[in-house]
Amino acid sequence: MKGRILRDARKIFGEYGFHGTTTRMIAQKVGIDISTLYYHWGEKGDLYEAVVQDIFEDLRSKLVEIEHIIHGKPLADRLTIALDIMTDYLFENPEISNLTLYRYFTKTRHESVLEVKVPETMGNIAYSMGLVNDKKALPVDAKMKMLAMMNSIHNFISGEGFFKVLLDVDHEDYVRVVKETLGFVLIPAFTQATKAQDSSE
Amino acid sequence: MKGRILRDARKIFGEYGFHGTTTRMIAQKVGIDISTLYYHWGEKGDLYEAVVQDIFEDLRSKLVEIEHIIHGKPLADRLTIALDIMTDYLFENPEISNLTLYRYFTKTRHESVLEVKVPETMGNIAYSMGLVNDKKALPVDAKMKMLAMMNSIHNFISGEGFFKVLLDVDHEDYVRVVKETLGFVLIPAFTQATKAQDSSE
DNA sequence: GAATGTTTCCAGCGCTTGATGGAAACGCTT
DNA sequence: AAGCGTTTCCATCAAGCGCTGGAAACATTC
Repeated sequence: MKGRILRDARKIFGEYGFHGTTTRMIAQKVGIDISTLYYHWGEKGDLYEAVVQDIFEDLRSKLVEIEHIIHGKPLADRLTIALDIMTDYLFENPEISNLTLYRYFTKTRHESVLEVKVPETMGNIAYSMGLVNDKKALPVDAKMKMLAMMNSIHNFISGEGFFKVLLDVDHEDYVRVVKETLGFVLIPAFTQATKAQDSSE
Repeated sequence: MKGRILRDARKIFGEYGFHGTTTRMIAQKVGIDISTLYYHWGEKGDLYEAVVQDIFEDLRSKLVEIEHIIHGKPLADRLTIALDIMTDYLFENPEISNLTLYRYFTKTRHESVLEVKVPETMGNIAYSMGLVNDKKALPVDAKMKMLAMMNSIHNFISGEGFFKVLLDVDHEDYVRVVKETLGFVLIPAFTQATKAQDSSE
């Protein structure tokens, strides 16, 4: 039950944000009494934090999974495949993108645990993309490139409803142009950078 | 007074979002009685919509201004200058980025006026970036590239508080790496695409 | 069958929210 | 001085919020 609440809370928080979500909405979605919700999770803020933690873990393990798949392939292929898998995954779980972006402007609370793991995860992707040789000591500019990459995807996922009417396309077409656009923007940047790096060595 | 309310409401909405903002917070920020606020603007939702409209107009006129400045210059320069000016502008007015991103997942209301003007504005930038020859008939993929560009900037503006601690840099350094990263990601994509287009003609 | 943990139902608490009302005062023009 | 638009103060409203309490029913385990 505790897990069921977490799963549904994630959807609701992802759709309406922290302030836009009420504990009653979550209880209704799960189909339980509000008392049951408080019995398991206590404060609304604690549940929210658990949700954030949860989506981060999912995202993290997905990145590890992708890293295994693309291992050893040429850079351009690694990027294309990674973008493809990640985009599909986030389209299936848009709350992840929503909540990630929400966290950018929502007033921060304590959130101590995350700050440690984020750099580590970023280090793994950066290494996988051939940006750095050392997974541990990640320079600022490499981190920024990782962020730019992830954010580009998140935006198109979270903005689907908004952009679809703007572009006048259906879901299927939207997914396609998102992938094309991400490829268009991201692949040249990273391949070109590596080429320049190679020729200088 | 009506304008003063709009200006302050913009800041508050930009910082806390629609649900996180209360009419009393706005009144306090302006330094007026809550009755005065309702005297001028009526419903909270109407004020919010006026704010959205307002930031869109600002963004629009800024884009026109940039277009004039970069007119006639080589593509790579156009991009660099445009990114530089736009980034500075948004760092000074982060509510614009915040509210723009907020609109991506916040449940849509009517908002009829915007949908007409957005494509037009995008058409101008796309033309300015050499992506299309006709400002009017803008293909979907060109729109997507414009969105990818704008969103990349907005993210780094809205996420400043979050990313700064992650990267452990101060504001000045952050602004610098943001510009570097945007240049790194966006310039190769657009210059390379144009080169390919030129050689095929 | 006693004990324990879980869930429901319901009632309610204190507080904040968006929004309205009226009376009075202010500044400004005519 | 009268009129008008604006602003303040204060009181208030219904509704919703996060959250708690107790009593009873259920299932599981020992």
